[in-house]
Amino acid sequence: MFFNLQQMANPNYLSELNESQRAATLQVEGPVMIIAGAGSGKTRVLTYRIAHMIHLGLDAFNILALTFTNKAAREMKTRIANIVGEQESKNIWMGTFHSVFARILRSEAQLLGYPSNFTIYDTDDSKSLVKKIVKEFNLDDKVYKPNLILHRISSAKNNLISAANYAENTVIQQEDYQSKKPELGRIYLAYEKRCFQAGAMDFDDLLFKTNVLFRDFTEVLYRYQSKFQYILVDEYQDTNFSQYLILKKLAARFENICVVGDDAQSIYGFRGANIQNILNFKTEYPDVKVFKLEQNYRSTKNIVEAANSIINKNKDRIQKEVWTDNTQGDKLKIVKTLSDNEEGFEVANDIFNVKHSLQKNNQDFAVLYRTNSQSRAIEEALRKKDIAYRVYGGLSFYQRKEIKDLLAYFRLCVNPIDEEALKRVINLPKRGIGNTTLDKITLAASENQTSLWEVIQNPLKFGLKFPSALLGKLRSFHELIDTYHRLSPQIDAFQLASKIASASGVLKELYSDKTVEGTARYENVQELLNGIKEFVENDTVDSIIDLPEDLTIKTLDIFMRDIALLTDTDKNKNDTNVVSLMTIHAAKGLEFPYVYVVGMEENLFPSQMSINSRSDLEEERRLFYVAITRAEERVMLSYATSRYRWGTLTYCEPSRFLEELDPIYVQQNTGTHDAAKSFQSNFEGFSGGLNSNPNPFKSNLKKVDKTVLANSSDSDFSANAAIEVGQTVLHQRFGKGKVTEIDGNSGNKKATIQFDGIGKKQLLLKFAKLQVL
DNA sequence: AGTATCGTCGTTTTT
DNA sequence: CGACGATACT
Repeated sequence: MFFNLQQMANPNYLSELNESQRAATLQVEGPVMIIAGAGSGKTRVLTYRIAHMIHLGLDAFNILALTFTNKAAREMKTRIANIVGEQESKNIWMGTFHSVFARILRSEAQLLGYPSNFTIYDTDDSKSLVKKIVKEFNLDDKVYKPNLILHRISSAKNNLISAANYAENTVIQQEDYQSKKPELGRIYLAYEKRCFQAGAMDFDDLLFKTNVLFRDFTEVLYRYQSKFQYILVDEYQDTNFSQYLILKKLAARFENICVVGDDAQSIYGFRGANIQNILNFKTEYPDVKVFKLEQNYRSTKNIVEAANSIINKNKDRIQKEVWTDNTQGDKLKIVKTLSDNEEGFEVANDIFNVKHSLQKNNQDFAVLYRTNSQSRAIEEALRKKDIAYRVYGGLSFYQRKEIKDLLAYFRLCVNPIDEEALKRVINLPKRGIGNTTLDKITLAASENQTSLWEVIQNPLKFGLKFPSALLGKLRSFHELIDTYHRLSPQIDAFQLASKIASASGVLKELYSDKTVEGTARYENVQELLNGIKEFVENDTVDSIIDLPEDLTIKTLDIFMRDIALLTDTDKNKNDTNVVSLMTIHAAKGLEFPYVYVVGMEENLFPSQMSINSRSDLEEERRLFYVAITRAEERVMLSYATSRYRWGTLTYCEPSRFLEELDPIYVQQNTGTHDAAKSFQSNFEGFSGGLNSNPNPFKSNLKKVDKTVLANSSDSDFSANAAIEVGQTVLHQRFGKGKVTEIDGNSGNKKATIQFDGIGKKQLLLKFAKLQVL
């Protein structure tokens, strides 16, 4: 379009940036570090910077942009497409570290001895494999706990210590010996070998093997160095050593590397993220240009400054001063409750009140917590108030049993040597191939250094004397998988998936289960199949999965490539107007007008595991910083004095973080079951309650916040009681309207009003400021 | 081989 | 509390 060309010739987007944002955008060449405070327009800079590069005439094929989540990648891609057009933007390599390097590994897999359609083991697969190995080694699984072993292997991989290195390293041997786990090296070796034999990589392998690839095949490294002449990395503070080294190698030739991050928001240390990467970037590239984005466009002054008062308690940080031009806003409210259920009640109540008095949507609210298990009490309370919500994270769609079962079939058809997939489905639905049989097969496979699949193909060859009935069963299972395995390159993903679903008997079994859960499971499977259908039919422009350029038929193989890297958050859901419930980790990068942070208690937040080391505690504090800075308008922090944990009642102390907040930005409240109490009507709290509840913190209630008082002015309450259907009324925001309906009982009367030029609104008479005309 | 029941253990946070 | 594994029984 002509208009587009005009826009491209004269990019006006630069005028939408402030000075430091623009400077960072224009600095295209050389190493660049952008330290971006919370809400400072980081994504905007990244997007415009890439758009600008393309305007300058750089080839999109030479740009690599790495993000932290698939969602972030997708959003950025759309935004860039809006500026430079899709023709250009689609050629940019953009995605998470894991997805981008999985893609590269697939095309170079043969060099490492892997099939290009290798499976990606998720955490459950890895855990199950570790358990199996511990068992085979006859070790005590009380000592060799799968989670612990996995964590140990994971950190080894993230620090580029291979199984062989690990096993022969005397320092590590000492360490493991002292922690009474001398066999860890052997387990790691076995784990590594089994993954390889199953044609599988775990999450950490995707990065580890990329490093191996670049280390051992310099011509490959050279090729990708030449391709990715410009590299951009988002959320750099959350990268680990393995990722750091990949970047270092890739960027070595041109050194056009731009990292964006905020050391104050580094919250993935537990996963191996190394905050030193960002702290040391300057030393790494001495001629780096550093830009600081310090103006916050998201939150009120109270929120920004309260957050600053927290993060200033940390020692390890890059000096910067986040500030805002926004209004002062309301103080952060702290609410004390007696139990987790009451906490939920208070939160739901407050949401209800704000929603109706300020005419807000559900999607304006978020409830954030430290651990997923905390969502339950909140959910219950929201349900009682009839407030629509959605829990993010937790059990994702792809982690449900029925979905994993079917996916395991798909995995097996794509890659029959996938051991975890095979184990999962060989007796599902029941085929009379039980554990004893499987154990024998596993033993034979490991004795002969081959896959379970090989053994099943011809048990006799491996000396297994099974009764003929069993042989028949194995034979037909083998044939089932083999048929579809051979069919898989020829037909599209949906056709194949449907065939497998019915031929395997999975669909039938679920269909015959008429319980409520059974129907739900059946529907989930249908949803998965629909998703595959969509994948086949769509143009996949906005697909998360990058398709090979020379694609003629969308096979199941292609669909399965990145499925293990998808999380629930990446799935588009259509219920948009809902309150969001999620962990603080999951909330990173998001923003909401009203934010509730629940469970502000010692041993919960900060977590029990973190209070013994300064660096862990600092990470928790950064997490708290992230939580507060999600909010645009208001923050409510709550804690309970008792809560159920592991089914038993425990007593809790308020979190130290509450005390660390500078009291000028905070106001205390104790929870009561008073429906009128909310962000608006804080002032009720002043007259009541306080004396009876000794306050654990310095309170600063003398100053009365003007905004709060203004909002809670309720001079019109009595007038509203008289409102009737048919009357014409005036609302301060929506203007003139006609009352079409009234329902609810005296205290909670709700009026449906048709406003001129705005449409129908439902208002609670208790809160709406209406004037009868 | 499959199922029912009881005991165990654990909890951060996630690509 | 709830998931999972080991045990014992059909």
